[in-house]
Amino acid sequence: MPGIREVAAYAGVGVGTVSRALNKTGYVSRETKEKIDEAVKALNYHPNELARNLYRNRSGMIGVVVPDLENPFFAKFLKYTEIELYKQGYRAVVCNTVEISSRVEELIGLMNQNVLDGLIVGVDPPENVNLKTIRKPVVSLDRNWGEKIPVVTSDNEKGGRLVAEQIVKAGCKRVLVFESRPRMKNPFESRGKEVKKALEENHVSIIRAEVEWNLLSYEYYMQAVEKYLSIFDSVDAVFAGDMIAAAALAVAQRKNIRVPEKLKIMGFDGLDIAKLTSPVLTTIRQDVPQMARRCVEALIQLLEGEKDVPLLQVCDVVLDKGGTI
Amino acid sequence: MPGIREVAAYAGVGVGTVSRALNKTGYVSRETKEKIDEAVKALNYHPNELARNLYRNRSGMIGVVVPDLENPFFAKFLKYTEIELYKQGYRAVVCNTVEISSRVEELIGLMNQNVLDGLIVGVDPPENVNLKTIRKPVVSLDRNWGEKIPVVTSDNEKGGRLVAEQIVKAGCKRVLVFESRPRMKNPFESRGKEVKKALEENHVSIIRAEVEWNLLSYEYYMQAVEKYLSIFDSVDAVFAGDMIAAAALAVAQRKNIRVPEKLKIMGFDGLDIAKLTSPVLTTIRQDVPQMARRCVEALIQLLEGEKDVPLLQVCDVVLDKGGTI
DNA sequence: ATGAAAGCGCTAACAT
DNA sequence: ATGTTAGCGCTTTCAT
Repeated sequence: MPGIREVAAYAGVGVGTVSRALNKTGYVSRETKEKIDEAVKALNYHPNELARNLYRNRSGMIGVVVPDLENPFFAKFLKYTEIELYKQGYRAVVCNTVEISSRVEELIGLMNQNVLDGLIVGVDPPENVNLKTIRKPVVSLDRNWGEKIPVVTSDNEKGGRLVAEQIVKAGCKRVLVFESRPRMKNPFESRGKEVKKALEENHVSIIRAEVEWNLLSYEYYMQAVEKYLSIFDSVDAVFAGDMIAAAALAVAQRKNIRVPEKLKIMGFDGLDIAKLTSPVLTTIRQDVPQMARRCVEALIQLLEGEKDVPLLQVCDVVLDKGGTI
Repeated sequence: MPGIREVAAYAGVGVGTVSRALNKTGYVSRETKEKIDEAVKALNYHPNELARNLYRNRSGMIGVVVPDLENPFFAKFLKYTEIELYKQGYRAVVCNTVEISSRVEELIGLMNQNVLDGLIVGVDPPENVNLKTIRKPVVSLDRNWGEKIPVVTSDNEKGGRLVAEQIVKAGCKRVLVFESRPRMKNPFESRGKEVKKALEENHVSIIRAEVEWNLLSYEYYMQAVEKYLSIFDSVDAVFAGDMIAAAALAVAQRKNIRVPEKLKIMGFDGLDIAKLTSPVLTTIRQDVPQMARRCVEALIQLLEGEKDVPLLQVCDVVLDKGGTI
């Protein structure tokens, strides 16, 4: 592979001139420019980005960390994040932690080694990591990574209220709520709180079903739903994330529990995939493309050294009325 | 950020010694090693991978190109590909082309610029690209990228036979087959051929429904299914990829067509997501983790300069019996 | 407008 | 066993 030196030699000019011509920085005469273009074509020259990276001390790579790509929410988030990063001239290096917390630390290490220019995280910070050792920009989706790290989240309060509203309006009295164990006071946990508050005000009783937020597999969902729906067979409504809600619908149908007549189901997320059910899942739709865009925008601002990057951005949610409630 | 020079100075040794000590290459005495470790800790030194990359002329980055991450098949493929790449010490740079064919060319360009060490592609090659200009390893999932590019695929013939077997055994007479327009003689297209051959032998008539393989959205699926199921309302079976099959199930249920009594449905892919239906979708399951592993293994072999990398690897498929046929 | 030369931070060959 | 030095391929002063 030819280098800039070969191009310079072939064109009969100096390397500096070639560099300026190719990067359109500084003055280059018409004819020299042409000779250089010719040389580039003749030698099939491609500038080595690695050398550029070393000089500029940037890689153009952004790490995107999610728990599990088999969860459609995170796949969708990654999709739009990659598109936004591409628009901004960056590439997305993906990492699904699949419960290996050391992988997050590894990614932080890659930032220190200049392999990554920044990080977008959709997972909790590992417990044994000192957030102060992070020297490059980080933006978080829905997770609390500490004071300095900007967070992008949905309007979970509104979402929670909409959920409660639907449940109350439908006349339900005993609701099974699937929830993760509260950990890091993450923003998304507030939707559960909001739901409970509003339901209690309306004298609807709540049964909490605790699920591991980082276990996102189909088997786990089905098993959890089977279990709780057997134990608490007197509930008249279920509230959960879309995937668990869809699992609940499937389980109910297999048990010949009619939805929505005997059991009402509310989801949260608004994933297309959950619309493949029949009846269609009623759910609160998060604006994933917007969340992705805001994450990337905040990160770019940090990369460009802007000072007043918003530390909390809340994206709107809407009710997607289906047939399960 | 301190460099290797600062570390050397702090430890009172030369930079070469520091490099050898840190990389465990060459001899370093106990005490020098200790001094260096101390300096590293004191200065909080992190070796700059960018400089290493330049020297070694490798980035450790592998591009993974898929059409759309919102399609669960590709999300799952990326998940396992990322895990396998990680095990081999590489990072996955993701690209969902979302119908922008120039993005594939861009990724090929990144290989020439040494940003990527190789490529794993799950999309068709762009028409205006000269495959001979590709100078770094490429491995393909289910797509024909030319003579030299190793392909990993499923046993589509077996899958096709299993599908036909189920349909015949169920006594169906008119089958609606959703298929992409054959383009590049891609391996996966052979499953349709196999199905048709076996069905014709058994005097089952076939109606082809042509869908765009690169349109993978929920709306498109539902719309396509609605359309074809309305036009051809006398069919007694449907065969399609899991997502379209699931859409067909949902549409049928909304039309009060009982599945499997009045309409039988066969899927292909074996995605967990399609198991959230009721009845559970009967489908042919591809071994996605194995496909991902084989792609990565083949790529690593190419990167290491091995000569006899298998040009075609066929992964087994199995019938996942559900309740839709 | 252009060439020469000094790095970017590291590795490895060569001395000692 | 360890220090010195010459690159890796590019960008960017600094002269001219």
